Amino acid sequence: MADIARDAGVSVMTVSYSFNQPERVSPELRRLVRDSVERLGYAGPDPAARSLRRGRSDNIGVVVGEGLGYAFEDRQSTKFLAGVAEVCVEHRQGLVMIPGTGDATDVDRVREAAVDSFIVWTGVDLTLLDAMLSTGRPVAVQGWVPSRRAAAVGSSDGPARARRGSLHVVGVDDRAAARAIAEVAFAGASRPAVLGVRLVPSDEARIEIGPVISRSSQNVGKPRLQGVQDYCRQADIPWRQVPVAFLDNDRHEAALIIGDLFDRPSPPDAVLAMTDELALATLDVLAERGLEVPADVSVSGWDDGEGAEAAGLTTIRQSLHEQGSRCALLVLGEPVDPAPPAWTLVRRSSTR
Amino acid sequence: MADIARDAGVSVMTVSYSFNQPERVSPELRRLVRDSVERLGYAGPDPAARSLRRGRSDNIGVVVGEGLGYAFEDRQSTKFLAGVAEVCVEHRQGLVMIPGTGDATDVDRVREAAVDSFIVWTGVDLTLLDAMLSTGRPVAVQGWVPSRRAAAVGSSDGPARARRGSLHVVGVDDRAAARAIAEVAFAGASRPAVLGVRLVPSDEARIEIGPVISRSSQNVGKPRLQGVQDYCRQADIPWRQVPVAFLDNDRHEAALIIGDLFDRPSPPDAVLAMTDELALATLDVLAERGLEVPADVSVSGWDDGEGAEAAGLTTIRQSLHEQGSRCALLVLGEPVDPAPPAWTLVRRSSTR
DNA sequence: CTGTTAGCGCGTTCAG
DNA sequence: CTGAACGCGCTAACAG
Repeated sequence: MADIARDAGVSVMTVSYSFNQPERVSPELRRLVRDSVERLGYAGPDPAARSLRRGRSDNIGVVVGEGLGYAFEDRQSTKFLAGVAEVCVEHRQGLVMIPGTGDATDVDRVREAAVDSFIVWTGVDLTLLDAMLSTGRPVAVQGWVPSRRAAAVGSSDGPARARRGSLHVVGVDDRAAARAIAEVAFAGASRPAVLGVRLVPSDEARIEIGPVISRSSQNVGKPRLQGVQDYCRQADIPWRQVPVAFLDNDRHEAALIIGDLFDRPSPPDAVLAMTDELALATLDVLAERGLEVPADVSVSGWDDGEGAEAAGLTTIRQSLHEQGSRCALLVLGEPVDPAPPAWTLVRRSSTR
Repeated sequence: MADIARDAGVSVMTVSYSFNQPERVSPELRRLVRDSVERLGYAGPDPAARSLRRGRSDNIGVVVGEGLGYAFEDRQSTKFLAGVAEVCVEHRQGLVMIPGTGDATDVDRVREAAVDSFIVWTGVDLTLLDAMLSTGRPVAVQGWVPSRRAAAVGSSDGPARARRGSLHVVGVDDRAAARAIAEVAFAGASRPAVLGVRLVPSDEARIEIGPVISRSSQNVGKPRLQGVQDYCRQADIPWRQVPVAFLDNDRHEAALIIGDLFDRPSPPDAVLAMTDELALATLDVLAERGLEVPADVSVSGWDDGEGAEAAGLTTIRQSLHEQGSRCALLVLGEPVDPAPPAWTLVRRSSTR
């Protein structure tokens, strides 16, 4: 830029102004500057220097927990990202993808990202969240937060863990939604069952009967399980007898365990799955055994993702697009609709 | 960082080294530094200052021509991005999404992006490409380049347009692929037709008979049309009688024009579509009219995208994931397989 | 409307 | 192995 200034015979600031506040510079000088810029092939203010000086980068970082490949392949994920992207474009913000691989290098990537704020899409642990907050930048998390401890913003356990960034959590009221779908899925059922996703990779897929929810490591699942429990209590279904399976969210893998569930002495006559994938796995198992849906067994899913409509699945729909936009607005400090994001119970033919 | 140094009683450089080359600092000092870092809640070297000093940002920018929403919703696009992302993670590079909205602000966004290189996914015009190259950073374009002029790297039309970045183009041999699929799609046909995508929005969707390819504005389509023409020549099909329609890539919109095509005196008995979407539109039209595929009319698509398999569409498949990775490797200066990306002819039931 | 001054936070250099 | 000086390229704040 100094070169331009010299070449055009003006001060450096005049050049800077011609880029950033052209109206402050007289037309003649502006032309002079533009000519020099063209002649010397100057590509405009260096973004790094500008960020350093301005103290901001006009970039929003999106931390994706399960690897970038997943982020781009998964339907839910791309909807969320599209929502974020929309706001980014409107507010002239760049969008920086920050992959979470699950190992210790994640913290480095977060620290090294030249962004003004973070949006967390999925699967982030407490360490990583700490790393983000400790940069003093705003953070918005979709869905849920690893533990109650982290949710207590401002509370610090010693100066070492001073969290200076603001933390926003964006997500639907899972508990209420679970209560609502349980009401539909379990209507008229006498032997309901629940299918959850296991999150801790070291765990074995397993079936528990009437688990104590507070001890569950299922962060996403917890409020949902509570919602189901709420309904059971209200409908006089003894929770202690409800089998809950924690499975991999994979249609084929899950089908095996679900088969076990139906091999038990009193097979379920209603299955509430925490994901569409698990619900579809259930439908596979039932079709194979010649059981009618919903006559013999009613089934519900969650997400209203791909294939849910075709399978006639009763499910919960939430606008991830909206939540993406909301996260972006929050970290930008823009006002957002104070009401929590909406969910809808989509009733189809898989329930009575 | 100066604060840390003061607090720890060491020089600033000792702190810097503890972050970047810990082995250069004695263990005791390293501990001292770490303690101060913890105590003061220092979040590590500022990324902007680091980029400025180092002269690189360790970020790859991906320019997405059709808006970010599209980038995340479109299947092809997400595969490509996943390929880019894979390499980014391996090489500790950040991934910055740069949306192209089609207006003049695109150039600004490109100039303002703190990235070391650009990857262009789709729909970029010459101006934008110029903007990228003029930053002196490497650029990799998927598919094709707006014009021959731009492809001539290093050639400059005056200092004003000095292009200093290297330009890589990654794409399959469209012409060869087109020749191959024409052979299958047009086998035994006497009245073949071609469906292309119109790219210039101002154009009307239209049907031309045996168009002069060199005059076509269809950059993507050109090599493909040439490939079809190659086959026609070889199979003694008079190109001058082949109808070529340029349509919007939209199943419903396109169906109308395709209907027109079949209303002509001599309706096609083979349709080669440049996208699966257009092929599916053709199938819709044929189903409506009670025509058998492939008995009455054979149909081929392009991309092997969503729905192609279900529809039994003969089509061309290319690994966009691979091409994404390849683009990333190219801009990073890593060696790549010198053979051009592979394509496959997928034969299904829509052709004879 | 334009020029001057004074750093932004870091890493490279070179001398201890 | 450590420290001191310098400047990366730009812009906020002020003066003229």
